[in-house]
Amino acid sequence: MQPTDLTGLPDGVPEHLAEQGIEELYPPQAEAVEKGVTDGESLVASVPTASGKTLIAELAMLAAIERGGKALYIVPLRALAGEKAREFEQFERYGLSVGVSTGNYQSDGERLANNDLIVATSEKVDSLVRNGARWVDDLACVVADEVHLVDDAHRGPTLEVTLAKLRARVPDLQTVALSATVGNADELAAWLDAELVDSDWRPIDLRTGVHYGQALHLDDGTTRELPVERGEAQTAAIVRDTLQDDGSTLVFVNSRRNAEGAAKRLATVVAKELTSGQRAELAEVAEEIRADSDTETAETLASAVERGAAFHHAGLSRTQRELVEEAFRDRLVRTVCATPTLAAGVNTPARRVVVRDWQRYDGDSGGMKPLDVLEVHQMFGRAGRPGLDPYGEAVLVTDDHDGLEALFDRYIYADPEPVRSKLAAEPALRTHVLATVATRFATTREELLEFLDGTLYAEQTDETGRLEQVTDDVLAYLDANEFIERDDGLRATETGELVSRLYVDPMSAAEIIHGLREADAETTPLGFYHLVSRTPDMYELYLRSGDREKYTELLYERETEIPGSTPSEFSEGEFEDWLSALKTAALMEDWTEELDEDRIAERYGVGPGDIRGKTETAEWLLGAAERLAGELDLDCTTAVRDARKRVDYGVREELLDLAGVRGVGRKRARRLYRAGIEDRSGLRNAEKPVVLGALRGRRKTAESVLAAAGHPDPEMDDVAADPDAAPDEAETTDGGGNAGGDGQASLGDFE
DNA sequence: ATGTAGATCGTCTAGACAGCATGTC
DNA sequence: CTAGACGATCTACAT
Repeated sequence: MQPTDLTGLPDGVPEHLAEQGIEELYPPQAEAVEKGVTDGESLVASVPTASGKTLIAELAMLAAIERGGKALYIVPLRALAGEKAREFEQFERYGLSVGVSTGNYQSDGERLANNDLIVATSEKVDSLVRNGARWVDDLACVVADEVHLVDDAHRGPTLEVTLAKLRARVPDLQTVALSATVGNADELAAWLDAELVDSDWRPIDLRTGVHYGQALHLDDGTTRELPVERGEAQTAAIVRDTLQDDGSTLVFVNSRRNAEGAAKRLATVVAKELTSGQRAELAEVAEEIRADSDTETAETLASAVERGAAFHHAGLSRTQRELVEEAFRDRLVRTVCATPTLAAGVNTPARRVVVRDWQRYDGDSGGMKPLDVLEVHQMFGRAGRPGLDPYGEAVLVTDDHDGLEALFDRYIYADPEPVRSKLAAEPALRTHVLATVATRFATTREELLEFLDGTLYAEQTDETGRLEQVTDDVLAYLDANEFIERDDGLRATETGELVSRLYVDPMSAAEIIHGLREADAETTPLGFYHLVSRTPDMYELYLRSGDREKYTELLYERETEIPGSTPSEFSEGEFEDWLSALKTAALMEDWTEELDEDRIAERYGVGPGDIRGKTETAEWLLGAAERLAGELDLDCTTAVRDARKRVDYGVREELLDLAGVRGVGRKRARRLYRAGIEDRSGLRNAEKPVVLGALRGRRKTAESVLAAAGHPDPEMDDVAADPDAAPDEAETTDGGGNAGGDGQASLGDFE
């Protein structure tokens, strides 16, 4: 089948596709068309990565738009939302518009309601529905990318419930679910009343195997020599071998430390093969990495990159991750050692993939747990760049003979696990039951159960009554916390409705409300940071050895600043969680005391990416706390707002006003303040030489800052910097604050 | 006394969504 | 119910 055979698409699209070099549809794509994706037919496509899933989705969405409806594309990651939207924008010339909506990014220009094609994360879609987005009723087609993620215990239920809700709300909604190859694609299709395309077809050949001894044992039964030199790791030998064939290698490992360690060692292998031109280009990338952050993580990464290797994990900042991905795609960095961040994220294929570690620590099961077949296959799928490599090769590694056969059985010849719904767990149902009631989607227990009957869980379970039981437990919980009322039917209280719209876990909301009610004149920002940090929506910081004593001491020192009562030291788990939350709160306090990033990273043993992640979450939760405090008319509303703003800007109290000026962050605000400019109006009326001096003579910066502050004449030409206003760098290194510092600053700060 | 291979012990462990209103150095 | 890699420190023994 050729693109020009396609019907039902906007004018010009078939020709456009042909011009893009698509002569013939891939077999799974042709099958999808035959089964009716362009006629509004629902479809589950279970096919390997990089075998043309995106085009199937595009055909479905374009046809739906041509029929006069809207299309929604649901992605699992924010980073993918932008990437997909850029891809879809190629069709804007055929008269349709593309919009993006994620938690941190809302498409500008026309509101979402005016876009024909919307890309969003599953949580954002859920949130939009909760907040009453009208355009949902105009949908003709939803696409769920990576639908096998409904198996994920944490985020899977959201995708599952969102799909069920959209389908229940919009009659005859076309549902296109794209999945990796899984064990039970037929069940997914049955759930979504969809046709099924289940295929192993790949555009380029993928060879898989295991490296053992001096050879690569491949899945087709052949063996290829791949010698390991004395004192050399197997992975190093594989990287060296790939390099001789001018290819790149992606190495998956099970911890951040291993990723960094492996990158360091492999760098010596890659460095031997570099030309001086490549060295120079790599040095530039390394410089950008150092410029982005001066943490130890950044330095380790930069020095590996200089030698053509890199690591990739969630401790890296957004910029660092992108630099690594880009340098790898440009074949500058020839090997990347990564944790699973890279397997699920943006498109970064390599000639060879090595899955070095096939087990990972899992606290719940108390030891190392083998990775799922599906997960390993997803990593394998990163091997081979379509149109660039003749083939891809993905290998596991073992050093004992029994392991060779065991790995073949476990991962090479094995089928992926079936996808199982994780909906019937309290944490998942808490939030979705509340939302369903709050939006009046269900007004009785019966309607609620009827709705839940449309989920994958109901499709899969044999255990009658389980979902009903958990639902009743959840309803009782929500009732006890006054989020819903159960007189005649179900109804959300005003608080309950707000909680649903704020998108926080009801249990977090309950904890926050409880804490806010106990807040008094002694409560400090640290106390509010602790309150949101002990919520289930905050991912806990790991307590390392020595931390237990350290934070126990800190806790008793500052106990009165924290709202709520400290759990008994003898109730092991709870006390531990309390300390862990205190560690997070202390990090937040250091951040708001303007401690430098590298000091924070060192003190808490985290990377720049973690600091960002923590402050982002805290800011979000403090925002929710602020709204809840307002709703309940509590005295601490202003104090919470200040705490939130301080986390947002990363500044002490006296800089809040200045840091609110566009173009002024924590660093610039502090410099201006030191030069005697204390707030926005001070900036507006400031002497230009002083401002210029404080901003280290950066004319452009000074002009835009003055303009943002509302200065009548921001022009900086012919202004000389006032040397007295220039910051003394020696003083800027450390904000002087620490966990035991002057947290008393806002004591008694209530209205 | 000094050097060093090898045993022993202790430490530590993947990822990332959301409200709201606008922009870091 | 369950682990294992890595690095720091210690020990034993040769020189």
